[in-house]
Amino acid sequence: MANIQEIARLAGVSTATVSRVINQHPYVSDLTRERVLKIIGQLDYVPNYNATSLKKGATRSIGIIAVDYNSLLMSLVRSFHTIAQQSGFNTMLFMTNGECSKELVALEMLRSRQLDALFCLVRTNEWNIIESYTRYGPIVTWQRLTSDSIPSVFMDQYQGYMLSLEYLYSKGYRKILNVFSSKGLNTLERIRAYRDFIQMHGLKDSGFPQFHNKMSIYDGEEIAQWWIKQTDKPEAISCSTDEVAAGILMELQRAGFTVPDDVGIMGFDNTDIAHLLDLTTIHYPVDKQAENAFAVIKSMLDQSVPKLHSLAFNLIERRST
Amino acid sequence: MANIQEIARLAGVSTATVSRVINQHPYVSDLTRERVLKIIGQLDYVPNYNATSLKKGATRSIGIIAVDYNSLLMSLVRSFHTIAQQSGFNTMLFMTNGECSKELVALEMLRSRQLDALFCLVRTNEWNIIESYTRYGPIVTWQRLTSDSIPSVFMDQYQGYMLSLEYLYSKGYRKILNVFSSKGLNTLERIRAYRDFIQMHGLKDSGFPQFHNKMSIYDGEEIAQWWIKQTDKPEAISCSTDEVAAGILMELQRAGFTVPDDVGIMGFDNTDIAHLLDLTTIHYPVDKQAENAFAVIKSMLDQSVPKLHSLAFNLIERRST
DNA sequence: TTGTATGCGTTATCAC
DNA sequence: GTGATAACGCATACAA
Repeated sequence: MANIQEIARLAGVSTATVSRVINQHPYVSDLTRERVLKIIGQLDYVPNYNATSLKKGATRSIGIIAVDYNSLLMSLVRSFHTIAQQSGFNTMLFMTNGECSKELVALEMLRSRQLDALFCLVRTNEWNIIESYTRYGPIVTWQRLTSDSIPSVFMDQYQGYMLSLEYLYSKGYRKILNVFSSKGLNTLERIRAYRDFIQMHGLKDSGFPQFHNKMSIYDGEEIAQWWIKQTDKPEAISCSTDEVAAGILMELQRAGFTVPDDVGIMGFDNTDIAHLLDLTTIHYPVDKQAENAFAVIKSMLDQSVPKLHSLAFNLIERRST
Repeated sequence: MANIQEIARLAGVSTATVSRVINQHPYVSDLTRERVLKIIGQLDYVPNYNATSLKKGATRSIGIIAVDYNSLLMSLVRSFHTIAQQSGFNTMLFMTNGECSKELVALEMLRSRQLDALFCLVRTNEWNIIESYTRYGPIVTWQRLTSDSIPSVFMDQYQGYMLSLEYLYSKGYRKILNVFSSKGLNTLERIRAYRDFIQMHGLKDSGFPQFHNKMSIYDGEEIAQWWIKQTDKPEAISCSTDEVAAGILMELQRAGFTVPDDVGIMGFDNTDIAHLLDLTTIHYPVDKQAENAFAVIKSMLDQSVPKLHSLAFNLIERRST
């Protein structure tokens, strides 16, 4: 494979000049530039990126960490990739599948300078582990987290969940079942929203069990089975994700129930499946969150001040409520 | 950041010895090894991977190219990642979203030695473009392709589609509508399977229009609308993907029709959504395909002979037929 | 506007 | 067993 020296030799210039041409430096005469570019073209030469990275001390690539995929996360990934690309950064996606070791692969790549930064959508390892890697480069998360070494671009789920609950209330639902996802600060905020909600409207607590750690279609199916067995049934179910809502809806329909006549169902995230099944849900601007994440990383990389979007939730009314 | 020289200095040895320790070479006395490892630990030292890659002329990382995500592709990605990791290779995922430029990012990374090889699940650029990059490293695809520079781990869709059609026939369906996906060799094989199928059973061609390039939920919804309008309706619909089948099913149910009483629907791929909606579908071993892909790449990288799995289709009967 | 020389952090080939 | 030292391919400070 051709290298910069060969180009220099063939073009009858020094490697420094070739390098200048490649990096679009000023102060190269048009004539020599032409000549160098011609040889580069002829030899199909590309700079060895490993050498460049070594020399520059940066790779201009950013890792994105997720546990698994779903349409919401993929929108985030897509937006982040696009905005990063515009600033000349590549992204690489790490799907940890919930395995700590897979997440550590990404973390270690940051440590060994293969990555300049990390955007951690959903973590697997404990925060203190991840935090210990911030000394090797910027790490920004999408999850709710209060840390001074790991900035977060989360959106306050309290507001979003309250929006959902208030809407259900306005439609006349009173006995509401909450389905929460993984135990994190987001969930705590949603719980707080529910507490405030029943207090504000002078409702008494439903006495329904707490569903936690439910986020998949399969979880939804289980919850539907629970619902079917109850004598004192919830009038509406406010779900952690559209997937859970989808699972509930389909399982209930299979069992002969009708939505929203028998029970109202609210999704969350406004993903494709919510559209497919006509689920009322909560939309929020993940694209802006992705852009904010990149802005924060960029600013940490070149110690500037980030310019951020402000963010808001939105209710999408469909036919499940 | 600490480098190998600093470690050498502090341990009172040469960089060569440190390198030997790091790379687990034999012929290092236990005593010096201890001493070096201790300093490495103290300074939290990691080799700069860019330097290693530069020196070795390889990065031990492989790119995976996909257009978008769905559960089928993600199973492939997951399996490939896992098997690659076991051999000490990292993977990076490129979601092209159908944009040629995004795919070129991956291709160019191969060219500039950031990647040792590529696993192209679904291409975006023309094959001849992709083919021109094979001189920079192994490229293996999951799509059906006959090329001597790009090996493929596809499965013969003729068999799979025939399995679907024969099953429908056995259930008594005769007037079958085909929904095909993007115009590729896979689709051609499915078309061929259908031709052979009607001929084998002495059926006459349905005269239904050809649906091509249909692969999403939304496409399915459109097809459902078409179905509703027909007077001479297909008795069954054999779909290109589970997503299409899902779109059709839900749209028909919204319009008051019943599946499988009014029409039978077959999915393809056996993804999560097929489970969710109880779709009869065709399963096939993507995990084995991923392992084959890696085996081929590995063998091209160290010019050995790959050991491959043999592969077969499987029908999953559910309630949509 | 161009060239020389040096260093980025490793690995590997010698020699000892 | 261990240590010099020469690459790997590029970018840049300094000279000219």
